[in-house]
Amino acid sequence: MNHAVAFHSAAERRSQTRAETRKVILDATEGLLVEGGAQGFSVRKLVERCGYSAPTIYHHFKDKDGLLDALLEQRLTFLADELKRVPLGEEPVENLRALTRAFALFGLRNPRHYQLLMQTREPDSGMIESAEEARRLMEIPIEQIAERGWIELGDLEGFRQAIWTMVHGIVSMRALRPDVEWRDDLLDLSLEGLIRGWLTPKEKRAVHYERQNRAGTNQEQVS
Amino acid sequence: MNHAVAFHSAAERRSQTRAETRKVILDATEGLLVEGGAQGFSVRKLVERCGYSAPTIYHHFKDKDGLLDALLEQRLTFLADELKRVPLGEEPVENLRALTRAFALFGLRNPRHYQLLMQTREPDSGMIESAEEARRLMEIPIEQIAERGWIELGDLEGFRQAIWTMVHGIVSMRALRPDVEWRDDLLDLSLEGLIRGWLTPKEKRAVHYERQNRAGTNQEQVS
DNA sequence: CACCGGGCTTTAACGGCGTTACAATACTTG
DNA sequence: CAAGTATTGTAACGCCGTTAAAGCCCGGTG
Repeated sequence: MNHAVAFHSAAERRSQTRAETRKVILDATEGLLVEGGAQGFSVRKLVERCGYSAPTIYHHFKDKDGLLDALLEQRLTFLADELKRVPLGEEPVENLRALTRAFALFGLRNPRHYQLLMQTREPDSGMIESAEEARRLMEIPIEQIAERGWIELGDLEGFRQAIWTMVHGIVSMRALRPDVEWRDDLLDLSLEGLIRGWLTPKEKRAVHYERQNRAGTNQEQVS
Repeated sequence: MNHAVAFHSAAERRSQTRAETRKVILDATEGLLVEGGAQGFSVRKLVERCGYSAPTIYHHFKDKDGLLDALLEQRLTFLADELKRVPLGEEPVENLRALTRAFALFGLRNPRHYQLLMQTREPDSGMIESAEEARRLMEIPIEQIAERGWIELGDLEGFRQAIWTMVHGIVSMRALRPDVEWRDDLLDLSLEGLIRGWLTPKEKRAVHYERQNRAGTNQEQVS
C-alpha cells in the first residue's frame, strides 16, 4: 500500500499499447473482410497486411473465430449506439418503424458483417452482450404494442418472430444475392404490410394522431 | 450405317457405371453433409468414406463446389417435383398458401441443403435450371393474384419480393438458429399476416367461397 | 548495478485442406 | 491382338489455421 503512485504509466502504457495493437489487427481484419468477404479472409493474409506475425495475433485473440467475433462485437455495439440515437415518439408503431429501419439500414450497409453474424457457429458469450442490447432496444415498441392490445393476429411472440424473420429475410437476401434488383422500398412495404396484417388499424386504435403524416421525422432512404 | 446394333450395351454400360460411381460419391457427400454440415465437409473425409481416391472424384466432378452443386441440383429437382405434386385448386390465394407451405417444408426438412444453397458463391448455371423451375411454380399463383387486381399494397414485384424474403427469412432463421424456440405455426401466421396486409380481404374479392373452411385440402403441419 | 520475470514477438514447424501432374490400369474399339 | 480412351491410384504442391520454442524488451527487486 506504500508505493501507490509509481505503477501509473507503467501498466497503463502497457495496456495502452495492447489496445493499440488490437486495433491495428482489427482494422486490417475489417479491411480484408470488406474487400474479400468472410470466404476470402485468411489469417495469413491478415499477417501479411498488418505487419505482425501469426503468433502475435493468437496472443491477442483466441483464434480466428475469436478475432471475427471481436470485430462483430465492435460493430454490434456501434449498431446498439445507432439504435439508441434513433428519435422515438409516443406512438409505438412509429417507433417500431424507425427502429426496424435503422436495424435494416445497418445490415444493408454492412452486408459482410451481417453475413458473418449469420453464419456464426455457436453464439459467443462475449458477442451476445452487444447483440442482446440491440435486440432489447428493438423489442421495446413491440411489447408496447402488445400491451395496448393491438395485436389481432397471433400473439406477442408470434408478432415478434414474424418481424424478426421478415427483417432478417430482407437483409440477408440482399446480402446474399446482390445481383437481384431488389426494391428500394421493400422494407417499408413489407413492414407496412405486416402492420396492416397483424395490428388493429390505425383509425380504430388512437383517439387522435396527426392525420396521414406518418413517419415524418424519420424518413431515411433504405439503400 | 451398317453396324447399327453392336454399340448398344457398350457405351451404355459405361455411362451406366459412370452414373453409378457418381451416385456413390454423391450419396457419401450427402451423408457427410447431413452429419457435419457444410462446415464439417471435406474432400478428404469424402475420399475416406466413399472408397474412391481424390482424383477419381475430380474426374467425375469439376471441383468441390461442383460436387456440392450437383448435390443441390439433385435436391432441387426433387423440390420441383414436390411442388408439382401439390394439389391446386381454383383459388390462387389458397394455391399460394399450399405452395409456400411445401417450399418452406422442404427448407425446414433439409436445413443443411438450404444453408448450402444460400451461401452459394455465384449462381451456377447448371443448378439454376432446377431452382428456376421451382421458382416459376411458386410464382404462378402470385401472378394470378395480381391479374385479378387483389394487390392493394405496392405492386406485383413488391408482393413477390415480400413473400420471397419472408419465406427465406423464416427458413434460414430456423436453419441458422435451431436453439431458438421458433413457433411451429410461424409460417402460417406470417403468410396469413402478409395476405391480410397486402391483398383485398376475402369478403370483397370472391362471390362465393366455402365459408371459413379455408385450406381444407392441404393442411400440412410445418415442422 | 545485476538480475529476474513476464508480456510481446518471431521463426519454424505440424497437420489438414483442395487440387493436380503423372503413371498405371481396365475396357472398348478396330 | 493392338491402340486408344476412360477410369483410378500414388505422390506431391501450395495454402490454410494453429502452436511449440525461443528471443526480446522493460519494469521491479536484490
